[in-house]
Amino acid sequence: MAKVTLQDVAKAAGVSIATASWAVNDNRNVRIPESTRRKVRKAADSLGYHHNALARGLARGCSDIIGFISDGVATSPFAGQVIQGAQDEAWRNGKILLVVNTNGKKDVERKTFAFMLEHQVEGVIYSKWVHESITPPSELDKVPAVLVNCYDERGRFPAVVPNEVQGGATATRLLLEAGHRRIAFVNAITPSPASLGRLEGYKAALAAFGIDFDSSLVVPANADQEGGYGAAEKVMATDATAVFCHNDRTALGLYDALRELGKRVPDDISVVGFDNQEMISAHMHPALTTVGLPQYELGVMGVRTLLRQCGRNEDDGDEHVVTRTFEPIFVQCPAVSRDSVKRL
Amino acid sequence: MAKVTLQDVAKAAGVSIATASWAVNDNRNVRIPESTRRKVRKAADSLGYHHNALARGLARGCSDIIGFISDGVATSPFAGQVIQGAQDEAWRNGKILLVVNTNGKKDVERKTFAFMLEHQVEGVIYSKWVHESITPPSELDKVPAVLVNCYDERGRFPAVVPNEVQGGATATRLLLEAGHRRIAFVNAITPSPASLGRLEGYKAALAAFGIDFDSSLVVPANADQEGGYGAAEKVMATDATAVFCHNDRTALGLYDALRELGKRVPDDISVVGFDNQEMISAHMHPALTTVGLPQYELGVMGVRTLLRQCGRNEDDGDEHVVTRTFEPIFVQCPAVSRDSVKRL
DNA sequence: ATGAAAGCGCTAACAT
DNA sequence: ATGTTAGCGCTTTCAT
Repeated sequence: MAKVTLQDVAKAAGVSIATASWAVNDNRNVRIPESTRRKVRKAADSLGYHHNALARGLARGCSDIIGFISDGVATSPFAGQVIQGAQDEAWRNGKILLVVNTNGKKDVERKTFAFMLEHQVEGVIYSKWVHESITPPSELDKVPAVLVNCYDERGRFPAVVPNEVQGGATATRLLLEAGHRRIAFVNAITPSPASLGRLEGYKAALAAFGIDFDSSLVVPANADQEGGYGAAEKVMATDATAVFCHNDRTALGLYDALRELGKRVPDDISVVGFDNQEMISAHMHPALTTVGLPQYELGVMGVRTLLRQCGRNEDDGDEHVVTRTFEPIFVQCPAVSRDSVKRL
Repeated sequence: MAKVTLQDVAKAAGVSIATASWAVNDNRNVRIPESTRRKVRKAADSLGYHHNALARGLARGCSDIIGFISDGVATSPFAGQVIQGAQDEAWRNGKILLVVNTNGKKDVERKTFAFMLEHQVEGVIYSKWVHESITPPSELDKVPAVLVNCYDERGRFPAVVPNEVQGGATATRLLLEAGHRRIAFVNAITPSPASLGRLEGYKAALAAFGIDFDSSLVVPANADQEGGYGAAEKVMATDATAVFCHNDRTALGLYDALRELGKRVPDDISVVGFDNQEMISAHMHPALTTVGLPQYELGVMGVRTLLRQCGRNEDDGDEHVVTRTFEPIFVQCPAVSRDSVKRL
């Protein structure tokens, strides 16, 4: 059961090690007869040969490894999906993903970069748990990199983020199209790409339906269950027939308070959330209509963009003088219709 | 900005490459004066030297990489924590975790093993999303391996699993110690280590308090929200003053039904859950008292066990004739007290 | 079409 | 205490 090397395979197949290498790698640059190719393959199989990625990487100067750094996304429900998307896309390209979760700790992050550089990653994806503007760590300059669910205001790196504006518009339109005209918006109280973007989308959707924006319909709240709970009264104090909540957790809290106020969803008031945290939204009574975050797609686009990045880096030998700036790539947020919206 | 190698460092420091290697690695086997050591370090730092893990791995015959295969755990809330634990523990030992999520697909799993073997992983952790008995894939024989949150009935691999029995007992005792004596148990309808173990723990805790087991208090239900919802009536038909639910989701459903029946938690009836899915339990009204799954610990113990495994494998050169069988390692499930239990 | 041989960057005997 | 050198397993010119 000892290690079987290319050497062994070559010997067994009665060819030179070089030929064996070509055959095993199905190298199209070299024309070797199908017969030889098969002979080698067979030998490899019967010996139970496995490539040694370390040796190959060393010889070729690249590792097939893509680093994925997250600041905690791995432990959030949000997490898994973007990693999954990234992993799948990496896989499709013969790469493997090295995921590390720093929990937002800078020292861990630094060590992570070191580790990844040592392992000769071909590039790294730097992702944040909450969509926000960041100043990228300096280590990012040493290797092809792309930002996911966060962006650099100076545009020094490609970034892939959810399209909050479109998402906010989609959520609002879900209500508009059901016939609602007075739509409250329980928005997060703290400014962020999410709260700003969704508000912008809300306004845009309203405008598209020829409805004037009424700031009294926007009730600020903490973006969690308690915030939603607390916002219920203010919402009911308006004449809104529907509410767009900044996120599902807010909606969940709102549900609770609404119930206590003797109001029923969606009969008395329609609700739509945002995020599509399945764990929550799919199991509420009634199930919550919401807008999803394109997590999986974020991951996919992340590595796709990275790979493109790596490719071009090889072309222009001009080292790291790539001073161009990047526009963020916006990924659509899909509508998820369930039972919390009443058609008027 | 070109690649700087040990060679460069050695030259810059005016020593041989071997000396440089020793200095950089802080090799204790060789006594080299602190002065030389520092000299080399300085050279390395100023040149921006990074180890090349590929080369090192190739030369040393080991990669510092531990594979972590999960069948979907990465996208579940459960997931992150065990991976996090595994990652942290790996890190502490200078190893890095290569996580792959197969989503339970056998073909992906096979490719994953191939990939990991190619990358010369020192061992692999094979984990399941739900605690269950499995027949380990044959590839596991080719490398040191440990099972996490699942086990091989034949005991061919070390396994790390949650202690369901103790967990069930802990949950029950939470109620017992609050003074409850008639305790219903909404258990999962399908047999599994969880349902069987928790039931056993339930009985044991009762017995320890001198209470006879009454099978009419056990109401079977699907282990989800709907199951809990449906079980409410049956529970209220008993004279139980408290319910132990198979998991938090069941408890959540129960809450809903209870509310509709006009019953209040915990005043009319106390509830404890299981799993401590924070997303759910911490945000219920009232917050749910429950028993946690030791996910993080599972991860930690997983790699710790694996590392021990690797160690011994090096000692006995006896290849893979390790026919000993392993007892599962049971990890405690901690009580998480919140507000759903009333003291009688 | 295939073989010989020079590395890739590092480690670890073995010398000195 | 430190330098020499032979690999680790593979890729890839360059010959043949």
